[in-house]
Amino acid sequence: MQNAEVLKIRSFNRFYTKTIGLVDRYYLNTPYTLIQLRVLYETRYSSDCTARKIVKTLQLDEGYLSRLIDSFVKDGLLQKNRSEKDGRVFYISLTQKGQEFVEMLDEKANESIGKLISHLAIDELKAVTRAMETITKYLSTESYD
Amino acid sequence: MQNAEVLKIRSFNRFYTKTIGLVDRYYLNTPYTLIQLRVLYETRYSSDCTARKIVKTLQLDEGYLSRLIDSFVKDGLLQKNRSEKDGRVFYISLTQKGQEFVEMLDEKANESIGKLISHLAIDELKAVTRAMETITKYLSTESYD
DNA sequence: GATAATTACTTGCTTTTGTCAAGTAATTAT
DNA sequence: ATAATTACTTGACAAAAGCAAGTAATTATC
Repeated sequence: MQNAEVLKIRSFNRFYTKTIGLVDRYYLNTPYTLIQLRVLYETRYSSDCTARKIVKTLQLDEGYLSRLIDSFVKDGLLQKNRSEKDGRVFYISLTQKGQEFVEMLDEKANESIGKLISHLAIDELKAVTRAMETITKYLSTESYD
Repeated sequence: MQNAEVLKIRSFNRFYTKTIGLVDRYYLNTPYTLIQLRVLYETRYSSDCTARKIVKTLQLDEGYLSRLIDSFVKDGLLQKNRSEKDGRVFYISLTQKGQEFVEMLDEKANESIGKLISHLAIDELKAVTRAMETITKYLSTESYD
């Protein structure tokens, strides 16, 4: 299975993770780790986010997550609301401050990507996004694990 | 700087890191972390690999690396050879066992990519690698930091 | 409708991972 | 010869992550 195409793809993987790594490192200039930020992002769009859900999607230890959430609560970025229907469950959501923080990160990420493509002409940029669409189309696995 | 193209690229980043993450997690089914494996890979092609070099390229703490290397030596995957010209320097290289381990990993990574593209027709595969070439060409930064 | 099993989350304890700074030995500069 | 630098090591420590027991609420079972 070691043909030239496989090697090309692996080479691209190395290139791209390195390139994105630069972007990440840049905008990750926060007091939080990548995992901590992912926890925040998980709460972003789902209004009914719970620890259980995050544990499943992010595959974290639940004890560890429990403490992560508490520290975000302490920092004023997250809030916990006990469910009225099920007293075991806490709904986790961003506070106003948390919202603003996430938006700021988002802005930084956009800027970072903007920088990466700033030297490109319009048609070159279009070629890049078209190439990305091609890759997405053909490499989409739709539920792998 | 928040135009549609930037958002498309960020969407692709999420997709691709997730896709590659699957691959990585799969073939990383080893007792080692990603960083530890990178240390091994660093020694792979350069016969004159030293701790200093790895510290620079991988940006690790030198004390940490020193211990990582020692644990690999203990596991029989790496060996240290004191330089005859400069007694401070140790050349680090893969043992026979280390070679075999790295080759095994490589094989697994190839298989994993092979699986990912197994459902593609030849011209689809070509389209993917062409798309990757396009992205590489336009997003190459050549020393960013 | 009391008891057992399960679920959601928490807490204590431990290991792993990573950092900082001081320490040693070899080399180079003055 | 002495000082400064370099390559690596070691000890002490902090942060991140994992394991397992524990609590409270809910659901299942007889």
